[in-house]
Amino acid sequence: MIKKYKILVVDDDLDILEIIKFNLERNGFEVAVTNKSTETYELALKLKPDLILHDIMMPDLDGFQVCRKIKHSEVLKNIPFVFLTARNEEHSEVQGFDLGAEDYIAKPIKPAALSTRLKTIIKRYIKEEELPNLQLGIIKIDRDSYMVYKNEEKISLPKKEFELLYILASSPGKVFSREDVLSRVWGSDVYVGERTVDVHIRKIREKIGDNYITTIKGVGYKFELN
Amino acid sequence: MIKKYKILVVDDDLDILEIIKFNLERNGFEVAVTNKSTETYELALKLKPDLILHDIMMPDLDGFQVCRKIKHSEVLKNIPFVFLTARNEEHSEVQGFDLGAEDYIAKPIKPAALSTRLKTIIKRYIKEEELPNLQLGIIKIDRDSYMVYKNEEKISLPKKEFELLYILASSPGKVFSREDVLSRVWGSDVYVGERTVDVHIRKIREKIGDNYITTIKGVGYKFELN
DNA sequence: TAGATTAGTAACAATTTATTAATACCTGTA
DNA sequence: TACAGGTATTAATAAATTGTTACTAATCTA
Repeated sequence: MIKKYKILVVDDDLDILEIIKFNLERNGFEVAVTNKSTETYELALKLKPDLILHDIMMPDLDGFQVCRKIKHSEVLKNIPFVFLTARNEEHSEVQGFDLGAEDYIAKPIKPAALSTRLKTIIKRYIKEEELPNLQLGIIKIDRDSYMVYKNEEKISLPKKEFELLYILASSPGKVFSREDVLSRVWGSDVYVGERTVDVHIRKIREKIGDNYITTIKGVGYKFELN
Repeated sequence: MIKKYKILVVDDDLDILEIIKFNLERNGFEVAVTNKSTETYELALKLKPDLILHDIMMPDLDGFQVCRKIKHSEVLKNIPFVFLTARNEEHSEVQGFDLGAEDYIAKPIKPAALSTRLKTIIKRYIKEEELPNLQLGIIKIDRDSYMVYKNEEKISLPKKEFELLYILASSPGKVFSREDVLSRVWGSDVYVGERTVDVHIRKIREKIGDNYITTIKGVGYKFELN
């Protein structure tokens, strides 16, 4: 994950708050929590979270009311709002979506899945942060056209090769382990052998030349200009 | 040194235990197994594994009961607990997550995926300290690029030499015995002759110059600026 | 200073790791 | 269904790193 997303979690059960906070933080999110739904609105204003995860059944103000308020706020209405719901509350979904809720997540929560799910939702909502085109010496990596230029020479790379090169080139000099590369290009839930990275590296070298990607034996690969 | 993660696997099927053990070990894990879930708790106490992989359906004590016990133990509750589940048991997931289980893995098991998945889960829990780059006088030891800089001069060291230099340089002035060096760079369970250290020291000196690593005869080596 | 201990060095062997080519596997499409 | 492009796996080969040894040099000590 490149950007660190901020999540606001609201639930009256402190244990659940703790579990969720713990797990999301482990997965690289920044997490704010409260157990009072009366505070959701002002906290959202203050923190500008990338997503709000909100219990429906709350003792003070229920999730629907909060959602309505958020969705009516000019400043906050673009923040994806996700309901947390116990199994037996599922029938109330209809109501939630009418209010502009983005999704439902049922308790009990599956930690590994939660992060993935929220990440997906955020990406859908927030305009994918613009990844810049890169210019490194005579090499230009152009996301707009999905093309690599070496001076005037136009080189076309298939997706995986392009993204792999992009990751390396986005931090020139930094060594990426195969594991790093896999999790960033393939995603954390895909299981692909490490040798696959080597093969893609070779294909890239074949196309742009051998002088840009350096192997650090036993560690990984890096992009480097000589 | 790459840390070796310890997994405790519990399943009543000895064949499965063997398969899992074999595959995890091949992927660099340290593996302990038992086919009696009544033993899980005390084994966990004794071994302090980095993760417990536990079958649900067990003849004596089922996985849920074990999970509950572990999660209620102050000492063990931070060990990620992963259930092994047969396809047709998936509906029981609900129960497991309530108990604080971290994940489910369905049988039949795909070996390649298993290692990756467990590694991911462990890393979520154990956050490894980021080792800082070092700047000592004109010498910079840069872990990001895995390079050593002497002023503007760029020096590339292979892994072992790099790590050895890094250890010495992380406590400038401190003398490390060969034994210290071996256990920290090679790991405590690897047998390598002490003369090997000398050879690596020589190679490092050859590359960065003789003026940084000092020999204390009869004791060891230290990194020192003059 | 002789003898003993410890470290340095070069050459070689062993091991680990990466490269590469061939092959198989998808997935979408004509 | 066959094809094509992209992607993943495997296994052999190649290359670099790492470890050992045997010898030499330096240092210590009695």
